[in-house]
Amino acid sequence: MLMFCTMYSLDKTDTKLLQALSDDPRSTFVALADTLGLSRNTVQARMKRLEDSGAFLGFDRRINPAALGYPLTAFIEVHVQQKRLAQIVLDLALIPEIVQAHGMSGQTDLLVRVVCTDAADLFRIDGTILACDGVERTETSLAMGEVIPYRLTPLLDRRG
Amino acid sequence: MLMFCTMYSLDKTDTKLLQALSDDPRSTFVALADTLGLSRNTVQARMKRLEDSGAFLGFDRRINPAALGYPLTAFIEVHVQQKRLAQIVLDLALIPEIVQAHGMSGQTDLLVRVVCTDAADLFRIDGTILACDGVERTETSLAMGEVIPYRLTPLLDRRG
DNA sequence: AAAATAGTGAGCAGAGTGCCCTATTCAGAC
DNA sequence: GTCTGAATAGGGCACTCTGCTCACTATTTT
Repeated sequence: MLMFCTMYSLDKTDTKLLQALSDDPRSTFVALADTLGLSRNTVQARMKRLEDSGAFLGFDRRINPAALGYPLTAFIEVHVQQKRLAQIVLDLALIPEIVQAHGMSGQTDLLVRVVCTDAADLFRIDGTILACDGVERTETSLAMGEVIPYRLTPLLDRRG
Repeated sequence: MLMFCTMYSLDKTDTKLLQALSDDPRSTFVALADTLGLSRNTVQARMKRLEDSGAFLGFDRRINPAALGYPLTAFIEVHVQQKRLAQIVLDLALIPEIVQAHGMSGQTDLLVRVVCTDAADLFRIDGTILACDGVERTETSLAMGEVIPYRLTPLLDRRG
C-alpha cells in the first residue's frame, strides 16, 4: 500500500471494515474478524491504522441534537467583510448553537449550521450572529427535514 | 425523570455521559462509571436507554469522507417543481455522492450536501442532479474549509 | 403507606482485549 | 534469482470487560 500523500488511502478491506462498523458500531474486533474472514490481529492492526490516519471524526457527530433538546436545524448564509473573516470565525465559535461552519466559495462567505429549540430561539441566534463585528448580512433557511439522512454507505458500497 | 413527550429527555447525568464519550468514544462502561463516579450498572442502564431513545445517529457520520478519497465538499441548492418533490428526493437518493439532503423553507427547496474527488467530479454530479425530472435549477457552492468543525460540546457544556 | 424509579454492590461465567512471538505469502527492489 | 518489507494468520497468556442476575437502599410518586 503506497503512502505518497500524507493521508493514508483506504483499500477494499478497510472499506469492508467501515461497512461492518456502519452495520453495527459496537461490534467487537472478534466479531469484525469473523464477518470479514480475517484474523483478529489483522482487524486490530487495520483499525489502529484507520484511527491513526484520521479516518474517524469526532463522536459529537453521532449525538442527536434533538435528544439534547434542539429539534430544529437551520442553515444561515453569512456575508461578511472578507478581511475580517478570521476574527469573525473566532466570534462565531463562541456561539454554542453554531454546530458547524464552512467557508464557502461563491456569493456566500460562510455557511453556518445552527441548532435551536424553536423559531424564537433561531431569531435570537441570528441576531447574535448579526451583532458580530464585520458581519454584513445573513440569510436564514430553516431545515424542514433531513430528507436524505447523512450516509456514506452508497460510496462505501461502490468500492466494495 | 419525567416523560411528557415521546422523546426521552436527557438529564445532567446523560449529558456527562455524552461528554465523557466525546472525550473518548472507545471508553468502556467501567471507565465511564469510574470517571462519572457512578456504578457500572447505572452506566449500562443509561447507555441502553440512550441508545433505545435514538440519541445516537449512524456511525457513517464519524467516517471522514476525505479518507475515502472524497476531499471536496459542496453544498448545492436545488430548486424544483414542488409537487414533484417526493419523487425527486427518491431520484437524488440514487446518487451516491449525495451524502445528505435537507428540505428547506425559503427560496431554496432542497439543500444537498455532496462530496467529490475534484472540481470535474462536482461538475458531473451537478449535471446528474439537473438531469432529474422536476429539477429546475441548482446553485453550487464549494466548501473551502470547515472553519468550525462539527461540535456539540459547547451545548453539552451548557447543561453540565 | 404502597409502588415505582434510580442507584449501589456483589458475584459469576464467558467473551474480548492488548500484547507478545513466529511463520507464511507475496509483490516489488536489487 | 535473491532480498526485503508489508500483510496476514495463528497461537498463547494475563488481564479486563461484558451481560446478566439478585438483593438492598434511597427517593419520589401516587
